Amino acid sequence: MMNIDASAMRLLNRASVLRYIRDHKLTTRIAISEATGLTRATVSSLVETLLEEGFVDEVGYGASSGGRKPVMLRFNADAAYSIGVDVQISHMTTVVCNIRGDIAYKNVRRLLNAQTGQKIDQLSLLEWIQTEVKAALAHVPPSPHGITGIGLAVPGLVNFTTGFIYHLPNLSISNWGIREVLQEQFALPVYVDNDANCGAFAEYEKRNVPKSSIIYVNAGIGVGVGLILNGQLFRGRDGLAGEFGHMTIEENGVPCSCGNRGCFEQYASEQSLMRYLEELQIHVSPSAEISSILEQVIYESYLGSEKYQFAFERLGTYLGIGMANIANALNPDEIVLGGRVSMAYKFLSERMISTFKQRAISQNREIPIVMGYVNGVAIGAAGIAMNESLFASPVASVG
Amino acid sequence: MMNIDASAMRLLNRASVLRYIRDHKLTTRIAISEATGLTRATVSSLVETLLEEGFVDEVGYGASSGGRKPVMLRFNADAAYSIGVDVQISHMTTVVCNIRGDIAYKNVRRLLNAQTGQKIDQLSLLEWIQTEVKAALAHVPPSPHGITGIGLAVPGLVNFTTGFIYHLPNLSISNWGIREVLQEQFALPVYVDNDANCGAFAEYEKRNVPKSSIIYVNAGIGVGVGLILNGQLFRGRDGLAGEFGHMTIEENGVPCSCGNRGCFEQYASEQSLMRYLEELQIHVSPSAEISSILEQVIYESYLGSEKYQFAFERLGTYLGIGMANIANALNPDEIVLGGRVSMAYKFLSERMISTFKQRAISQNREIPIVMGYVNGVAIGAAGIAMNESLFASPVASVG
DNA sequence: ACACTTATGTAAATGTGTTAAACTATGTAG
DNA sequence: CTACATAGTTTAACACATTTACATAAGTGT
Repeated sequence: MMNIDASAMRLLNRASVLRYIRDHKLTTRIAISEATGLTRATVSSLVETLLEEGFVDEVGYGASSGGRKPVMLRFNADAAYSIGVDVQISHMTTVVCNIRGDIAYKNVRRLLNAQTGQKIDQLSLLEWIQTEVKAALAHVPPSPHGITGIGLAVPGLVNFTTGFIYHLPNLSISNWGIREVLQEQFALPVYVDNDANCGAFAEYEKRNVPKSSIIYVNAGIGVGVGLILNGQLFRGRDGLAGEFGHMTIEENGVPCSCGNRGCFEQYASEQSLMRYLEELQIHVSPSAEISSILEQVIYESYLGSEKYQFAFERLGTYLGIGMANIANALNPDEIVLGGRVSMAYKFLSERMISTFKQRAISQNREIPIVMGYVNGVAIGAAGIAMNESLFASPVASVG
Repeated sequence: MMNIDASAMRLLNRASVLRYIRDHKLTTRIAISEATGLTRATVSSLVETLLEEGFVDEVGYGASSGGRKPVMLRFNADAAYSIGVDVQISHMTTVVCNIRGDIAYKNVRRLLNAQTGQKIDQLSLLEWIQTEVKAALAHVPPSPHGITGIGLAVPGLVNFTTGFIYHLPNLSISNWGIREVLQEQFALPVYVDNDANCGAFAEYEKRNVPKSSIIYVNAGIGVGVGLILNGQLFRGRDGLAGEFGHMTIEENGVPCSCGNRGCFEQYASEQSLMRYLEELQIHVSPSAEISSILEQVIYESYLGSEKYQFAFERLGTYLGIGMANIANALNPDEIVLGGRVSMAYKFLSERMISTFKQRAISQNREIPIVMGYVNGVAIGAAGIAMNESLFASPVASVG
């Protein structure tokens, strides 16, 4: 509950103007004034500030409608960059993004030893993150504001405010204060968040519908969900919101590692795909590690193998059930399927959507279900860092 | 995306100060200044305004800690009143509340004909609402601001912004623009909202933890859920959020009127209690209408009848499953059980809470589950009207 | 008594958006 | 080509709110 003074007021109005320019390819001071309700004088003043800051460019004149030609204004998406790192079990993706989330540099590195199936340990992971960030920093294009921050997406439980990692189940890492280490080394603000949250943020930014609610279903080894509600990431009491993966969808169903039975995650994850394959008595090479079996099954499905496709249809059915539950619960504007499982979108989407329409209450049946952007999680991590550094409101609870 | 000018700024800071005073029994200008970050001069100025408006009183001097005695300030909860109407199938409750939600007047009227089981029709309902509101208006105590608005809680689908009722399934009412009628007749702002939302709002206001997240599970004939997320009612795309009642908890479970199978509502509502009684071969008088069977079973349970208690235990089990799902989904600060079913709290809470602890992921197991306040829905309806009329932010998205 | 501390009020300075008018650039009509 | 109308931009006076600095009030401790 912070107070507002004159400078906070100007920052808020400046943000209003900047948002408007960002959301319109080309615009004029007059248009901004009409849209925001600010007077033309104020808009001129704020635009001047933004021009000086480099966030906005004047790009020639527009067509006249019977008078002086307007000066066209354009958002300079390249005024600043941020780095996003998406750490997964099998690999990590590092990107450099501009303000709009366009990728200027990208690198993917494998973390899992494909032969031995050996996972990376905590120290080696830190070293790889440091190496990758260094490489990314070397590829940041010159810009007025340079690099504003580093966002780190991890598959597990994090306290976003403190940047402390509680637990990454699939990496066997717990209680890790990685933020301080990176922050000190790179002298940049570092933000650590759950991967599903990052994915959700990226989708929200791309769609760019103010105050909308977007659900990002990150289906991989497990299922995590990122929630954008009324245009804001909802993290819950302990930053734990979105654990829809442990929602019971079958009272006496398959036992789950969380102690419960019939969790969504046991029916709609990469792990559950393995179970379906077993149940269908489909043999998969036991030497290959989990993450590549999915890709193998996708490959087989592309070749037209019906029995593999059948496994994906089961997965799609359960994704549909879970998404219907989520839609009924939150009545969002859109649901996005992300994570490794979304690679099989082609083979599971039909069943997923038909089940969704069958299970959701009638008013929710038309909520669009789409596939997530490639590299969404890494882009979102960069976006969160950008957002916190550049657009974070001076006033708590002011969007 | 509205702009902020000087007067909006003052309103926001005024709201900050008022909230602080409201949330502390007795306080001083200095304490407000330190808590809000506003300078002492500004606080003095804002407090003066609030004194003039009657929202705050000076009540003598506090103890000195080595200097001038501070003037003690107290929130005047009786500076304004609002009316709340809770329309249920069987009865309606009308209350007059002060700003804090204390009841100054209350009246309950039966709507359902106990003999015939005949439900009330739309026109009669309107007439009753008008009669009840008139009676309430006559009982409003004198105050600086008088009556600020009327809140109407209904069991069904509403567009809060327009006040248009889409559908009240258990009253067989659809597409009803009741807001305009009442607004014109009483020349007061009228707000129409879903009953679960009103219940959630009342619980949030009573607990009064800023930015907290509270889930109100309204279990009656059906199950509706009201969501307070980060201190704000979350309504979703179409005002439909909170339909956890139609969350699948059993893939091939009991068919539901929504077209789905295994909906939560089919296992944790008053209706499902009837089914449990049947399954347990417990005979209940077929002439009595639904709403009184619940009360009858509660009565029998109080007498110590184990078989009736067993039915409640089943209900409790499923409430626990559903609440675990909700807790995992949203990681709230608290879960509240409201609605008619909560009358049986004594008989179902133990099983409900143990099931919850068993099903929720470990970090969510300690989330408190409590029983809702009596008359919570009506108080919440009044509270929403009060809030919209007095505290609604001049700037979109500012809490 | 005196110095110090705490609480509150007052007046000038500063910063912001608004309003209204002046200014600039451009197009259209005669 | 000139006069006029239109659209966009800038400037100056003004209103409002917060801050800063100082003054005042009223207690405590030595």
